[in-house]
Amino acid sequence: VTTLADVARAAAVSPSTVSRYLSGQLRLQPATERRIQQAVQVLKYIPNASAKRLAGGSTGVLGLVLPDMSNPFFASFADATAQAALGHDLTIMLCATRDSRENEERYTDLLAARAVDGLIYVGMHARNPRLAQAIADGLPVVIVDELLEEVPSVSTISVDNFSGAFQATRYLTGLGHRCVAYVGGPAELMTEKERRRGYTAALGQAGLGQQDDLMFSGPYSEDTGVSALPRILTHPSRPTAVFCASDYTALGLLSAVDLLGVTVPGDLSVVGFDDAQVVRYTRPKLTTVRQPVSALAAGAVDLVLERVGDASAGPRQLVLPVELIVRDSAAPPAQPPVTGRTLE
Amino acid sequence: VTTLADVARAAAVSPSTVSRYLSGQLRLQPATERRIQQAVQVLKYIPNASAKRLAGGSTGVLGLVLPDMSNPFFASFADATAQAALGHDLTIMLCATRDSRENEERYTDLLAARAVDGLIYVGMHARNPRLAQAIADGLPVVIVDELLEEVPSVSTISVDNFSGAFQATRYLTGLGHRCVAYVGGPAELMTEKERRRGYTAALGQAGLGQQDDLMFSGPYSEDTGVSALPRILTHPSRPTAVFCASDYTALGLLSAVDLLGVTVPGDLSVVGFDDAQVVRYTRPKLTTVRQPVSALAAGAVDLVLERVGDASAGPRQLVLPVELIVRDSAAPPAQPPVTGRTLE
DNA sequence: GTGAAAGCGCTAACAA
DNA sequence: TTGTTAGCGCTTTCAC
Repeated sequence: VTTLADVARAAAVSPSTVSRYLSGQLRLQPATERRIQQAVQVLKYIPNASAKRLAGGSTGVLGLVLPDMSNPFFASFADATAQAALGHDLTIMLCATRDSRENEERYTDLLAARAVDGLIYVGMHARNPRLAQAIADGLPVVIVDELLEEVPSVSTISVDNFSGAFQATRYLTGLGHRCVAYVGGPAELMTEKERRRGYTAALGQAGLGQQDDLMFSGPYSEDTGVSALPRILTHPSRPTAVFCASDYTALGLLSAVDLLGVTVPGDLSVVGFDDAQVVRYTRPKLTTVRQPVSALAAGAVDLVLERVGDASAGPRQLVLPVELIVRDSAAPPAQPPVTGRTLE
Repeated sequence: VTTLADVARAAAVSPSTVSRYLSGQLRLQPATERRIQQAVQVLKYIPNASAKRLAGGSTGVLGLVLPDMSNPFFASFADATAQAALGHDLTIMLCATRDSRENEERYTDLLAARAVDGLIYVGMHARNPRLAQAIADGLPVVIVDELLEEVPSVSTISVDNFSGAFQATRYLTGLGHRCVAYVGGPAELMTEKERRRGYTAALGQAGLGQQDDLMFSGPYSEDTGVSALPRILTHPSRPTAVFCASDYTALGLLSAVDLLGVTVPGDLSVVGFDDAQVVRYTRPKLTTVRQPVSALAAGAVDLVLERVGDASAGPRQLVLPVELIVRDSAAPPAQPPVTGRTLE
């Protein structure tokens, strides 16, 4: 294995010259330059990353902590993050916790060991004491789609969940729906809170009251949608539409409609949230709120780097706009609404 | 930031004692032990990963190279790999190439810099010269779902693609289908070759000839399925079933059937390959060949580690069995087949 | 059982 | 411009 010293020897210069030349902070005489290039070529020199890290202080690695890669939203976020990071010559260390306390701790240990230059936390509450410690020690962290009240001085980036939910719900009320159900996510997540707030606000603006027993929640998974459907359909208010705070719950819900003998959007309109790749191929194609995943990931990477570069940089909070993508899963209600029916 | 030396000083022992104690290769007197533990606690000592790597030689990181995380199969493979790696106290460095030559090279550079202990290559041809160099230099590599003729001495692991395709196709012919179309993947991939071979073999066993113009190919993506469908339906042989070598093409195909006025499985039976999470929620639920993703990932990790531990260990080839999962997308053909019809 | 000392391969003052 | 010299924090012979 070739080292810097070998190259230096072969090129008859000092190691530091090679080091600085290779890192581009040195312009030297053509002759010397050629000799070094030759040596690198011939000896097939590849700088040792570990040594670089120890000496240089930075690792060139960003940690990406997320609950679960089998959720396509996180998967595409991870993809986008890796892509954005590569643009800065950084790589991603994947930390999928699967919501297991043990996994989380193992990863936190590894991460706290200065194995990464910064951390991107997504889709989960970072109520980790060791993480808090690491942050206090100066580890740059950015939280995606969550607000951390407990941990100050952390940058955050998220989409405008409130607005997205508002747009989706208003779209449904605008279509003439007077009773719109809601299927959300885990109560502790900020995304859930904001989306629910947006839903409620849109209902209020349309002069419709919310009904607590028309609002369901569970993990952002297909099963949540599957199990919510029968309860929606048998509800006395007879909702004609449902806003799902995740494409995956919408997908689950859609998969169950046949069994219950209803058609979408004929009997029930459905709007999702995320614009996952797959919902372009469901039947009917899902109307949904698009999250700008690439921008979210790129923004997250930029925010960490901002603090990697300048430890004294203050934390920032970014909110990205979302967009309603109209497809085929929502339509006006079949029968004209009867006044007062939602209150019957 | 606390270092080993700080701990040693606080515990009034030498750095080497602390080092060996912490790495578990030393049993020392209760009193000393307590002092060290105290010091670690109080000083919040966390060993520096970079230093460990430089001195110890191993990085604790496995590189995972795949084309694209937005393909759910790769995503869940990545998830499973991270999980398996964590079990060995290893983390995963994510390298999503997006089939871009440039990305691949960037990653290869990073990887060749001994930034990882080993490499898991999945879903793509590793025809990378620098990679070949790294392998020659002793970097342990395992290829998932591909056979590398060019690169010897590399371990491989894959599912039994031939058998899976064979089972799927035989299931269809067993149902009474006399004309079964095939929608496959990129011709250069081993998975495609093997699945096509399995399909052909099953057709042969059923006494049915293959028809080249009934075999389609393209990326393992939804669009491939979407565009194959009309060509299948208008084919003179009037296929009553189709085997898709990927769930995603099957999904695309399924999404297009309404437009073309056919029903599944009434008019057309469909079988996929992968058993992606999402196909449990399509309508109809997809009958498909299940890939044992967790076992595949765990096996891949084990294979790399085998060679990390013992550089002289010979390469191994593992093949995992697959299983046909019968759901609702395939049924006997509507009309009894007419003899000779497939040749008309 | 414990310690001293020599690196691992690189970067970055500081000189020259 | 280029070279010299210390380390970065840890592991690991090798003595004691």
